[in-house]
Amino acid sequence: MNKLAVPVMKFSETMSRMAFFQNWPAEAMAHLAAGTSLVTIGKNDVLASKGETLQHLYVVISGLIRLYIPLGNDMERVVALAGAGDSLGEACLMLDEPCPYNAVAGKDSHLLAIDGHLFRRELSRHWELANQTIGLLSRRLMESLRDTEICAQRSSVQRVACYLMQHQPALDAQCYEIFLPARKQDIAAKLGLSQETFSRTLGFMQKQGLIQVDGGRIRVDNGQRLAQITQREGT
Amino acid sequence: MNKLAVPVMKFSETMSRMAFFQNWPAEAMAHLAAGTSLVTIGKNDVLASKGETLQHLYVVISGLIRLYIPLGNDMERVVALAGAGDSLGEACLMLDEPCPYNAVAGKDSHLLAIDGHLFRRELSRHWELANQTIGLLSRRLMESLRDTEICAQRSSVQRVACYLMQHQPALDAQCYEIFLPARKQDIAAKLGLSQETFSRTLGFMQKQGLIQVDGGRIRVDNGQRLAQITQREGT
DNA sequence: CGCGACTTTGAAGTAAATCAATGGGCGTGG
DNA sequence: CCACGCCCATTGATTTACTTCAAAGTCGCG
Repeated sequence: MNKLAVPVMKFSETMSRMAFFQNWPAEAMAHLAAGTSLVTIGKNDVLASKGETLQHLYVVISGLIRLYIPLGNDMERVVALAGAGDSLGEACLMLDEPCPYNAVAGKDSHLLAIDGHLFRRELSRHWELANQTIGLLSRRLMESLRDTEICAQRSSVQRVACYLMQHQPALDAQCYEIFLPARKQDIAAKLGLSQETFSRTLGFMQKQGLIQVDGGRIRVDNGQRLAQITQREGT
Repeated sequence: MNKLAVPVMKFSETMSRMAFFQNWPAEAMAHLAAGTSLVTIGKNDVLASKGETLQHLYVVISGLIRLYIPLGNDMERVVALAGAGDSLGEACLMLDEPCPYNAVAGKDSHLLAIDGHLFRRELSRHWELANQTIGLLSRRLMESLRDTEICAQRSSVQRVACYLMQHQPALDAQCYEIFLPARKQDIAAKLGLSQETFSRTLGFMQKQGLIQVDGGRIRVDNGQRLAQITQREGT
């Protein structure tokens, strides 16, 4: 199953139902819909490769796209996991620069592919669209900085603790549940760890009574001690 | 010497001379100048701290600002080094989110502090300004991704090689010179290395005949072999 | 039931962090 | 002008935590 694009005339309805397009000017939506196609790709299919120039802004309808930087020996560093409602490719599209990551499907996925030139044209036409995009890019940048903060932690326990803390729903929540959005090995690659180390670290934290792990579900029992770990040194 | 802000009425001239403000609409500039002050800080003075809410968009006139994420044991991870003409704080300003990094002066520095609310107002008034900002944020994001690519490399030699390659002036340049924009220990912190490892790595690469190091000046002799290193595994 | 994909667990190797001390450059002040 | 002190860079020895290699175990699914 390879990349399969189906150009369709009427995406206005589909698009307007998505949270991603809320608050977009109706007129812009109408123009964009004309240059938008539906892309269907199967698990492990390649959506985009590092170095190529993107022609479209992609918005994930369903499935999961893994964005990663390939490293020498068949390893990868995951930079983002785009699920339903997430977009990808904005930055390099705006700059006409080569794509900085590989994008492959982690599951069978459906995406909208919005024509890049068209999008940029609408961007300069519509006040609100530009502002939304500024917000989007800002959020991406902050996210990226948070990720580098995680990976900057030297111990694996700190990295995982950092990761878990970023998913706490409220600032003061002491107990909460997380469902890993992808395979453990992808999460590990996002944290800059090998899957083995990630597995061991989760096991260790479980033994310490910090968390409970059950497959892709992680229960955080003690948010406070978690927070301490990230600020401390040592194990 | 601590943070010292001098509000001045007429920055229009100063600002319009800076490359950063080229192509900004004159009307916006006029409005912004009214809400802009000059900030003078000495080496090692704190401009902003992680977690605080920024009120201004800063533009470096002269000097050097080190942006870093503090890690537990008195270590830091440098995320950017802002020199003359660089701005900082856009993203968290746009989102009204806490600043994700510490900002301290690496040298005695002068900056413009543009009022955040004012900037945002002008942003929504001016087509071109919004577009420029989108470009700015996009560049930042790409930069950030390049940085995570560097730090994702497992060996120190690969990390340094990556860093050197990003500073090659032309795509095909085999020989070129780099002047490190800050202390070696700050560069090391940007690469996710200890200063000791960075020093050793530079020494090693020099012995290999890849580069010549002379203080903060680095001459790359063989860009091709450098490129190979980043894609290979092992030492 | 059995296969494939993913995860867990174990044992060994290695590269980078850490600790410690020396050396060089520069500005300050005698 | 030299001497001192400070900051930064270098070099060496040790430790440690992560990767790597290998194998077994789990889960879901055809």
